[in-house]
Amino acid sequence: MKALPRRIAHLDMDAFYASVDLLRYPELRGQPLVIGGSNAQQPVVLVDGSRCFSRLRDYVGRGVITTATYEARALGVASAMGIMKVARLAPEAILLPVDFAAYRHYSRLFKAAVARIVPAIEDRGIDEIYLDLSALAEDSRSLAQRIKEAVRQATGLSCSIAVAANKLLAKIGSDLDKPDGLTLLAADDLAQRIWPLPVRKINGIGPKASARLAELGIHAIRQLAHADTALLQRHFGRGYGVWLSEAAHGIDDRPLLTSAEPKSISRETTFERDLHVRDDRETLSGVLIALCRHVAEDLRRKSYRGRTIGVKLRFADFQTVTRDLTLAAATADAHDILRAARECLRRVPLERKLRLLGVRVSTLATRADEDDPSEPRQGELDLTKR
DNA sequence: TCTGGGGTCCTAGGACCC
DNA sequence: TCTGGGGTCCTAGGACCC
Repeated sequence: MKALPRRIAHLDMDAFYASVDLLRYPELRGQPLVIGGSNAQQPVVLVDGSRCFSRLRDYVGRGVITTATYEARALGVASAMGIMKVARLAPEAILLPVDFAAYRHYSRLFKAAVARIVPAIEDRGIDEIYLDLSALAEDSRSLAQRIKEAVRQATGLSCSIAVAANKLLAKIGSDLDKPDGLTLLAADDLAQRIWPLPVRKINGIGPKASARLAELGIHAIRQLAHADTALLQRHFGRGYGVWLSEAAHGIDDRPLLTSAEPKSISRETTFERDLHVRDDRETLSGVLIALCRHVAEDLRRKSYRGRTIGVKLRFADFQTVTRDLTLAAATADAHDILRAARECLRRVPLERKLRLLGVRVSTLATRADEDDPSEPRQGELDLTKR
């Protein structure tokens, strides 16, 4: 029996953070709105009950924006843009701080609504999911419409959906008709609808790879599809070279990952101003302790322990270094984590100013793993050798 | 573009073991 | 001793994603 082609959908919420905030502040609808910035201010409620919002032009501080409404994007604003630059592009835009509790709430709502229609879901973060529609009889268009309607009913928010033969194409597709899009991609749409797009639209080709492809004269996916695989392999390595070629031809056999254990849990912070161990020892020490405590809390809340403790440092020039240390036994204790983190820090020369400090715990185990006698015993490693 | 915070995956070298 | 191969673990860095 010949296997039927898969039907994979990608669902992407439209300007998710900003749209959630608009539910709370409907008077901002239609205005350019930007979310982000560590120093962003909540609106002030005036005596008559009306709200006064801060404008981007008044913002001072570090950071990037996380989302912008389509009105703000029309002014050239994009996600992950430095906030001071955004303030220059759109000084009159409204700025709101991020409200993760609200986004998580709406994230759960929309995912639960979709799950009632399609059980096979891969979570891709707070505002994205993949769906496997293969086992369902209903045709793709009416299914996608029904899912969009369910999301709207549950949250009041719109999303964009594409259905294609695999995750790669569905992901590209959901961006073709934003916002409130519904895109169906058939096998013979590749040359017409995918090949004209820039290579950067492929999930997995980032700023570095697209810049290096551009140096080879490769800009559109069509050119990538026609490029010699051997040439791609010479420039990008064996594995990535083949992957680039296959991606350009719309080939992607990755299954949906409907459940996944975390690999690491971390906390990091960028300072208001760059700090130097020499002058700001107390502050840095306080930050390190707080980060370790937060990581320990996160581990406990999620019932994990970890054996590998790592630190991350970013210097003022943005150079980033990491150091890590694997312990004999997994821990979720803040003191253990702090001791190991200090050990790691001793291996980094600290002559320059720092802009970021982070703590990460990996090689995770759950309580169940540790109680399982079939797991290899730990504790044989000799720490004193390191 | 002066660039957050949470992650994942990949590569590569050295240690160590059989 | 001039010379193996393979497997796994540890560490560091980097690209990428949401």
